[in-house]
Amino acid sequence: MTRARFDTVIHAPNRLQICAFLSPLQEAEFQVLRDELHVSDSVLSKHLKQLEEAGYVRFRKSAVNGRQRMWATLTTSGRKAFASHIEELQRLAGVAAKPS
Amino acid sequence: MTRARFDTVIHAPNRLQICAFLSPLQEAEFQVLRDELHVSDSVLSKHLKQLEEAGYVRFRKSAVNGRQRMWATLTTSGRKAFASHIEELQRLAGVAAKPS
DNA sequence: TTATTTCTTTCCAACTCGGAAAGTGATGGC
DNA sequence: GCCATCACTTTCCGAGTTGGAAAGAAATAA
Repeated sequence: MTRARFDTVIHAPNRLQICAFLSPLQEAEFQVLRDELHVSDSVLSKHLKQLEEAGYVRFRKSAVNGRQRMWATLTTSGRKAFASHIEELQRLAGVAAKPS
Repeated sequence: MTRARFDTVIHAPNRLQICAFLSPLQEAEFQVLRDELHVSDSVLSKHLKQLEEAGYVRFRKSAVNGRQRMWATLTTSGRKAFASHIEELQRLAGVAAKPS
């Protein structure tokens, strides 16, 4: 077994879920994400900030009915990092398909 | 997306690796595990203790050349918990095969 | 102008982590 | 028998992470 190389930014349960949730989507709204994860505004905000600082997430802000809203998107780099992390987990789990 | 239900005992990187390493084996020696994970004796000991307290790991102790040695095994419950955790991760990753 | 919405930042208490050091128990060597 | 050594285990401690509440900030509604 090669030593696991986890991306700690992604491995944290809440951030892993954020990435998993964003991964099949173009973008997701802050509040949707917050309700999905069952966390407070502050917690989601802080996790998104960490993901942004890692270059994994990017935001779009605009108004809906005069109210400011925010959407998060996984960047290309974020998608790659998430995919690698998942691959690493699958490798660990012995699930990775062996090339024939 | 259903809310993820991670087993925090297993999710921690080092313990995830311990489970992954033990999973295909009958048992593994303390020192082998320690070198595999690149952690100190104390760290491995503490992680194994947590896994034992969760009922996921069991030990066998006996002597080799008059020296006491220890082997760790994943219990049935531990194998189940590890498998569930991996399934949960795969589900999150959207990798799980959909039953036809 | 004040209230409200939608995040963001600060504050704080709880928890986890890892390694070093000290401790324990069982030999091995002399 | 006695001290050293091995194989862990436990304690200690500093560092880092987490989450929620509370306080802020910025924009718009009323």
